[in-house]
Amino acid sequence: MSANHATNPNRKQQIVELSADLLREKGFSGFSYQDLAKALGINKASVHHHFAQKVDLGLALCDWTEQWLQQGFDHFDANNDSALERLKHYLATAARHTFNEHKLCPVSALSSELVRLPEAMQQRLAELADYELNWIEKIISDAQKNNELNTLASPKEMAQLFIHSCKGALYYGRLQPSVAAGQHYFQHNMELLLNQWRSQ
Amino acid sequence: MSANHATNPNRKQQIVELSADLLREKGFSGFSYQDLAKALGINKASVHHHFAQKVDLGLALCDWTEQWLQQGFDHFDANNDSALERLKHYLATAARHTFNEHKLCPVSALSSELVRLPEAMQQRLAELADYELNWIEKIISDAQKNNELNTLASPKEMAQLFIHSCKGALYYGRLQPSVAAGQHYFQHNMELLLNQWRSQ
DNA sequence: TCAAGCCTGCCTACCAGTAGGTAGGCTAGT
DNA sequence: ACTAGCCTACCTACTGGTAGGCAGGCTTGA
Repeated sequence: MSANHATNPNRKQQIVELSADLLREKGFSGFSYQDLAKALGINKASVHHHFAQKVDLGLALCDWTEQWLQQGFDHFDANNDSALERLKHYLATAARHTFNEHKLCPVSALSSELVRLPEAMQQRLAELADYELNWIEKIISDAQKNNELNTLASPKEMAQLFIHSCKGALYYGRLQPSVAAGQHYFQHNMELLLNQWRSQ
Repeated sequence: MSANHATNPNRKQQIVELSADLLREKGFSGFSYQDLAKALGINKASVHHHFAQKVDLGLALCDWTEQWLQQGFDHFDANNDSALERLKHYLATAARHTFNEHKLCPVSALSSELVRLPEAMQQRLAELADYELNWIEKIISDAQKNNELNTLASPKEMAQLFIHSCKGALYYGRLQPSVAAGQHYFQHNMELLLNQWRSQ
């Protein structure tokens, strides 16, 4: 077996996972097949063998993102925490992801270059955003039922406000002069929002 | 004077303004010197003559953005509207800009590709974000003084929440299946936020 | 008044590097 | 024998950027 012909049956998955990292670090147009090939020690054409066009890889990344979200949500739902605690877990994870791992949420990363994305990906992205929103909505609905949050607005409305604030705070937190400042900025802002929504 | 040597003393400004359009449509890495040259009917090297490196153009775009914000704010402040009305003017302009003209706010456009931006631009961008935030803060402070908004949080805190929600709602509005749906999504969400803040 | 020198705007022609993508062939395991 | 994985070698288009030159207006000094 010659060294440069070692096969790898998991290559496809490997490519997707590496792409997912790069997507969250630099955006979809921020990495190339060359980058992938170099990092994996294979040829650019070999990447094309697995994903003929970049849009194919992009759609695979959408699938990956859906699974990634699902796993995250399942994890938050697993412990029998209160709804509010689950929401806070979500926020803590987002903060860690952003400020410690220096990654964007894949949904945000794709949204930010929406107009430059192939049509098929735009479609999938809207579904992903909806998927995330629905989970938040469900949590907020639970929180209202348990009297953890007030009912000044519907769960759907509050979920939208929540996610806008969250993603916005992450963006603006990244602009802060230091990681610590960004983290504090984010935490403070989200606490503020939740405090306004707490049942008194 | 030969036809292909017609000079244009306003070229530099022209380049900046065209770039500003392209920035808001496709992001900073979404347009090239070639694009600019083609649109202006000049040579790529001529663009380099005015802005030797792209970072120079980028910094000029930051300056442009500051002026653009300033002019907008001055305009909102000019009429003697109430603070709340000025805030709503801001929102209406943002909505028009996003959903009718299909443009991003330049601050958002740059923020979304923060990590890929030259250091100098990141610095300037943080200043721009702060500049925008400060205007909102001032308006909210006025609104509180006039008893148009409640005082559950400080003007700065509310300004941050406001801008996160606004930019977030614009991003998610863009994902809606139609322009009209996006517009409605945005309006509905921002009304909701302001209603929660209204003095009763 | 007229010429020299300079500046601005613009040009052609080029560079190295990278983008996404393709054709065709080798190899190892089933 | 077939296929999955990977290769070399190539393509076109485009990226930001550079070298060097030309036209014409402005300024300055003889």
